[in-house]
Amino acid sequence: MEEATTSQLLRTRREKLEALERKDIVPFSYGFDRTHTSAEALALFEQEEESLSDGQPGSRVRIAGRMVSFRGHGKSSFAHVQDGEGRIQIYLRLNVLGPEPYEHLDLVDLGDWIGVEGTLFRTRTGEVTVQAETWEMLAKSLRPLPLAKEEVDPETGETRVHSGFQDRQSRYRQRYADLAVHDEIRDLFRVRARIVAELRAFLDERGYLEVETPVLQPIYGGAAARPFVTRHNALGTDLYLRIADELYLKRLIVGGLERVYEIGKDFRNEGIDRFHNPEFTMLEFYEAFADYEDMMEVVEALLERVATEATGSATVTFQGDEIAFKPPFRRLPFVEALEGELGAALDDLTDADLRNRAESLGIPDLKGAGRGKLLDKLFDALVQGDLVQPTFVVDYPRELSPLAKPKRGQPKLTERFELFVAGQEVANAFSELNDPLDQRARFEDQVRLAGAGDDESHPIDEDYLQAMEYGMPPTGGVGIGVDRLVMILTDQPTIREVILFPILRPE
RNA sequence: GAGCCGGUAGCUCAGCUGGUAGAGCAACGGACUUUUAAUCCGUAGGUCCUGGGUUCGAUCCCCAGCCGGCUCACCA
Repeated sequence: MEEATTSQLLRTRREKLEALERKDIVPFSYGFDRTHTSAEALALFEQEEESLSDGQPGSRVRIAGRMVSFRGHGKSSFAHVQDGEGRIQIYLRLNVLGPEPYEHLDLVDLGDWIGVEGTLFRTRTGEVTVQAETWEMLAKSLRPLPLAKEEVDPETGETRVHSGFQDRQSRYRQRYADLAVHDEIRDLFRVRARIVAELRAFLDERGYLEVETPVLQPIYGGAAARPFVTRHNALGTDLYLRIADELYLKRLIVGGLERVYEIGKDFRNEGIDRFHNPEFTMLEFYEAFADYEDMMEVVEALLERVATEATGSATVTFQGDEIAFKPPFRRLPFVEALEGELGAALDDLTDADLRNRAESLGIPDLKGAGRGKLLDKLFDALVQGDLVQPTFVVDYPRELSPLAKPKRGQPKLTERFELFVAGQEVANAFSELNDPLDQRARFEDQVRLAGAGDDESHPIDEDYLQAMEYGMPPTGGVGIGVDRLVMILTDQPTIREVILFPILRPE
C-alpha cells in the first residue's frame, strides 16, 4: 500500500506534509484547547449579537475540526470546519493572520484537522463566522476524502449533489470515510445509540440487572441456527460463538437474579441478506414470576417508549409503511393464522398434506423437515409478510419451541409469541420451560431431529438441565433483534446500513 | 447457492456490438481582502477489476475468476 500510493493526489499531499515539516509546523499535533464546538459558537453569537454595536466583534472562540470546504480569494479566504456537532465558517485574512500564517494556508487540504482562534461576526451574506486570528494544523490528511459538494437550489429548495460517496461497498469498507463525509450517517448511528440507551434505561428502571454471559461456549443453544466454531489452544477444545444468550440468562434466574438482561452480539453461521448479518446485536431479558402475557405488555411498553424517544413519535414510517407502536398490539394465534391461509384445520391435515402444500408453494429444502418445520415454513410463506403493523403471533406448535412451556389447556401448543413488524420477526418470547424433565424430553426430541438431518436443532445441554433441576421459577423471557429494530425505527432498507462495519468478503 | 445487473480519474458518472478514454466536482499553477456550488484563465491526472482468448487492433466481443448490488433461496 505504502509504495502503491503514487497517484498525483497522494503525492501532492505528501509534498505538503514535507513542506510543513521544513517550516517547523507540526503536522500531527498533540491537542488543542477548544473553547466551543461549532454549535456552541453559533449559538453564542446569536445570543450576544443584539448587544453588539455595529462592527464590534463577538466573543473570542477556539474551534477545531476537519476542514471540509475552502474558497480562496487571494488575500482572504473562507473555509468551513466540521466538528462533531456541525459546521462553522471561518474567515481568514492576510492582514489579520499575518503574511506567513496566511501563506501556509497553501499547505492545508480539505480533510485536514485544524484549530482556529478568532472572534465571531456575521458576514454580509448573513453567516455567523469566525474571523481567524491564528490557526494551527492538528492533523494533516494524506488522502483526499470523497467530500460531496452540495448546492441548494434557491427556487426549488432541492439539494443537488455534485459528487459524493455512493458506492455501498466502498462506504461499508471505508466506514470512516462514509462517516466523515455524510452528516446523515453520523446522525443515524447517534440514533442507534439512543435506541440502545433507551432499551437499557427502560429495563434498568424496571429493576432488570444488566449482566454479561459467555460469548465463547462449550455447547451452543437457545436458538435454531448453525454456530461458528473456534478453537481454544490451551484447553485443547473447540468452542462455539454463541447463537443466543438464553440458556445462560436462565441459569441466572435459577440463581435468584430475578430480572436480568443482556445486550450483546450473537453469531449465526448463515447467509447474508438485507435482514441478516452473521454477527448481530440481540437484547434478551428474563423476568421471574412472569408469563408470556406479561412479557407482551412489557414489549409493548418498551417499543412504544423507544420509538417515541428515538424518533419523536410512536408512529414511524418504514419503507413507505406507517407503523404505529401503540399498545395493545394485535394478537394472532399461530394456528388460527395458518388455518385461515390453508383453509383447513391443522388437525385434519397429515404431515404429507402439509408437505404437499409446501411443495406446491415452491418451498424448497423440505428434506428431513418434521411437522414443526413444515408448519413454520408454511407460516413464513403464507402469513409473515402480511404482518406490517406490530403483531404478536402467539401459541406456537410445541415442535417449534423446545424451550417454551406448554400452553395451559392446549399441550400441543406452547406459550410463545413472536412479534412481527413490517413483515419481519423483531422479537421472540415465551413462558420459559422450567420443568427439567419436560426440558430433557424436548432436548431428546431435538436430538432425534438432528439425526433426521436437521442441522439447526439443539444439542443436549446437561449443565443447563442440572441448573433447572435446582429449581427455576416461572419466568417470562424475550429476545429482540436490535439491528432490525433500528432498521425499522430509522427507515433503513438493509441491516448493513445500521451496522457500522457489516460483514463483507475480505478484499 | 441461483438468476439478473455492475466494477472506467480521489468521488459521481458518460463512452456508438471494436480504432488504446471524456465531463462535473476534487487536485495543481495564476488573478481576486465578506465568499458560500465563489468566479475567471491555464495545467495535470487512468493497471478502463484480474487472467486468458478472438482480432491488424479490445474499456467494448468471448471464456474463466475476483469483488459488489438487487431478487430469490437459506436464516424457528
